[in-house]
Amino acid sequence: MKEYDFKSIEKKWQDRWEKARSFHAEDFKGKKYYVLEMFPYPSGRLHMGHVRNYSIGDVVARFMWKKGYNVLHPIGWDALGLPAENAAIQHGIEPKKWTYDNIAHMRKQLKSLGITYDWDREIATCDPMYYKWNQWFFLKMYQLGLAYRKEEWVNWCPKCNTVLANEQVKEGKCWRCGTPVEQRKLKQWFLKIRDYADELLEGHKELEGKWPERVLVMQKNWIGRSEGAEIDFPVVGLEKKIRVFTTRLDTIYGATYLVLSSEHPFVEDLVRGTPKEEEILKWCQEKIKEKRFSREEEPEKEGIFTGRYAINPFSREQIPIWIANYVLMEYGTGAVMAVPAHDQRDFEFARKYNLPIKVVIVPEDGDIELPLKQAYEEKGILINSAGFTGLRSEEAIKRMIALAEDRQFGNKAVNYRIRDWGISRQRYWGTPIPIVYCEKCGVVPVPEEKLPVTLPKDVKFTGEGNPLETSETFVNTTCPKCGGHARRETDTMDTFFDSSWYYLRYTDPENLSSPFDRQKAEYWAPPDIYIGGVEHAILHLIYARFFTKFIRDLKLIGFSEPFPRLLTQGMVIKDGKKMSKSLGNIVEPDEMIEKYGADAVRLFILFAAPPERDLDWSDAGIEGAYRFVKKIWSLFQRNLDLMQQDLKPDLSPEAIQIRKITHRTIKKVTEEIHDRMHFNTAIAALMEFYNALNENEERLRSTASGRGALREALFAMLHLISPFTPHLAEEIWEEAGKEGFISRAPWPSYDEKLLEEERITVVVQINGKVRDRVEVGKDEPEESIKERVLSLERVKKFIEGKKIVKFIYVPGKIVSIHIK
RNA sequence: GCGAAAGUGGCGGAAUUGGCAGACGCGCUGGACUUAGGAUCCAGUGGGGAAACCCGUGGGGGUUCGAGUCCCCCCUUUCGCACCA
Repeated sequence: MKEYDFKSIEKKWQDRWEKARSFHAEDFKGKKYYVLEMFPYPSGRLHMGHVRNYSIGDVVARFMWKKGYNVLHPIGWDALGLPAENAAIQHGIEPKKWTYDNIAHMRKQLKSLGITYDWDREIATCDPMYYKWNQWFFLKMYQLGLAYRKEEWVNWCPKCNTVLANEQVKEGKCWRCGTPVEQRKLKQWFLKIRDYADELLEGHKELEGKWPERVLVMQKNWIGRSEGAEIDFPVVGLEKKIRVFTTRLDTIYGATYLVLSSEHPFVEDLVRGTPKEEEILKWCQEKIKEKRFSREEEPEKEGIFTGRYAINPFSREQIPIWIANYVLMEYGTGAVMAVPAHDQRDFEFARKYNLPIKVVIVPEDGDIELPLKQAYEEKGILINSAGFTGLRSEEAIKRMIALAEDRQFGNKAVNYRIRDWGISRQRYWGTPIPIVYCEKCGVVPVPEEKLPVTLPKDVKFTGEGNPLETSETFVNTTCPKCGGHARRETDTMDTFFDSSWYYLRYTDPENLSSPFDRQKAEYWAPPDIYIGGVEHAILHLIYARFFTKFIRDLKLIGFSEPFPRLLTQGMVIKDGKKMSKSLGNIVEPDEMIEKYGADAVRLFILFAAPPERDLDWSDAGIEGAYRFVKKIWSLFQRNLDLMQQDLKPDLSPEAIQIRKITHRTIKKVTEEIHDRMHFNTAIAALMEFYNALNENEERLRSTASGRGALREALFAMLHLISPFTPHLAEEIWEEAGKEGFISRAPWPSYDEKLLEEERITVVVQINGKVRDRVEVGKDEPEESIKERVLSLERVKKFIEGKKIVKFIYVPGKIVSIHIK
């Protein structure tokens, strides 16, 4: 019997697949299926998370190929980004070389796993032919006013020496290196993702049930839409109004003071010429500094009275204007009406500074306890609110907005938490922003025909400042408009720009005249399934959704959602902890493949947990998977003779039992892969199938009918297991004398007739406890079953002397007797 | 604090629509083969009990002939957001 020599088998079939271009996706050829996994950053080597991600995708791709689909399963490299540049600073290696070396190694690793990529469509975002189209999209955005430049407080990571988008700050720290983020005021390029905020929310409806609930919730919270009203408060003694945003206009009669953010541009005008001008401005400067540079989570609420008063447009009351550190400039209007009785923050502040607390809302049922111990934030019935007293909150808000709009001191308004996407990065290894600054003409976009603006080679990586600024040839240029001297923009794009549309480039990766061809894109895209880590829930996935809508508005595609179905895989952990260098618990894919082979590694990683759950890597577990692979191998080896013969399965008694198992397994595995993507249970079903074959092997081989049934079972097993252990399957396929690749041979179908059972064992429960079981006919009437059940010895024993209250028969499932 | 998800043997996990809890695998125990076993094969394996049986899906209550699954309350863990007016 031939040994299971996975090393030579795996190499052999990887070479053959490559040579035959077995998984090449051809445009416009029949019904398509596009399976996409998040492309990797070429950090140098694959980690187990990658192995898991790509194994999951590969099972789907292989399954769909066998189901007769024209499958697009591409791979590429998210190849721009900081680590390449840091390597240049630390080791003097050119970012390009570092990146391409890493890609070469990781490509080899992916091939050693036997993943079915269409290597003809491989892309790398650092290729000027790729990032050219980043620049092209940027110019389109610029033309449409979606890309703009402004000076703004931005998140600055002192370690990465660059700006971060809000989405890239996690708990006040850099998403990449964990360094606490500082704030800097810089002139930056922004994309108007806010213009799409409503549509991004609206689009969730389409994704419900197809994306994990929590990803949708996270995005929804991130966008943070809230409906309310904006109201003007005139300032006493000044021709000025302060505009506030509130979601609780119904509480306006309880507004006892007004608060501005210390960064509010109106502060200066407000205090000009007042005795405390200097003191207040100084105080504000201090607070801004604290806020921008301190790492404290939530500072104590502090405020200062401006000496000015505003008029509540509803009550006509004069209320003091304060400045406080708990009001954010970046949300709403940067000013709020404070209602201490009904807002906990205002309540705390009012208590601290002895400001009046006025109750204007009471619960619909019952009273409110006075004095308040905390703010009553629920909705309810209005009191002390002039003509609005007695109304419920919802109704009051409606009427108050109507009044404000009528009298023109306010209007209905919607606010979003999401900020525009800042894409400028002060680093080298990114897509140059195609803009020049001309002394005469100002900001001038690089004309389309001059793209790409490529990264220069004459740069110095010192670790200080943006390396691009050290390139004379890059920085100095001529103005496309006037031909005079101009300087290039040296900021590069956030790399999330690159990954926002890469899934479209795969559909037409070599296009020189446009980012992609519309026909091709619409044939393939959007991907039917997108698989990746949940860590991109609000980064990549929200940017890509925004881009897709923008690209649709450019009329380059007709759909609005990039990823109609999303599978977020869990992390691969070890001993309950994330694998990390510092914990020393990293499992290297290469070592595992070397020791157990790619087939066993794939099998284990898919078997150990369903995809969306975290997976605990277990050395004993991989041993078990390896053992199973060897057992399967040996089962096939023992029965190769049958597989080589031309035997037909029949319906004789010797054949039928195993044939039923075969067909049930086909059904089960098909459904687990296709409907649920629960590969662990698919593999469990295959193990059970193996156990059944192994147990009955001898008996089956002893009769002609048995041999026919066993042969059918073996081929079914081979097909069913081929997406998981493709190399082994190919090898046996060939040894069985079959032509071509099993990877491209049709998936087996099951015979409904063989799934039916004539006799079914049902459980007999008495008062909810299993007491016996009984074999019933498929269509046996309840009366007949009742009679038989009640005459069973064990049943008689339990019901003796008791009264049968209820007798329930659920056909094919259970008999339930209730006695008293 | 707010939001979401999860909690099942020694472990990873099954149980898809309310119908035999613990499939499958790991580990463990015993046995066979063996000079040897960390290879392979066979048997057993939720807890208690000699057995009949009883108890068991984080805890407590409820609905139901029947609940891991549905409803209410609570606990724990993980994740996300966190002065968002």
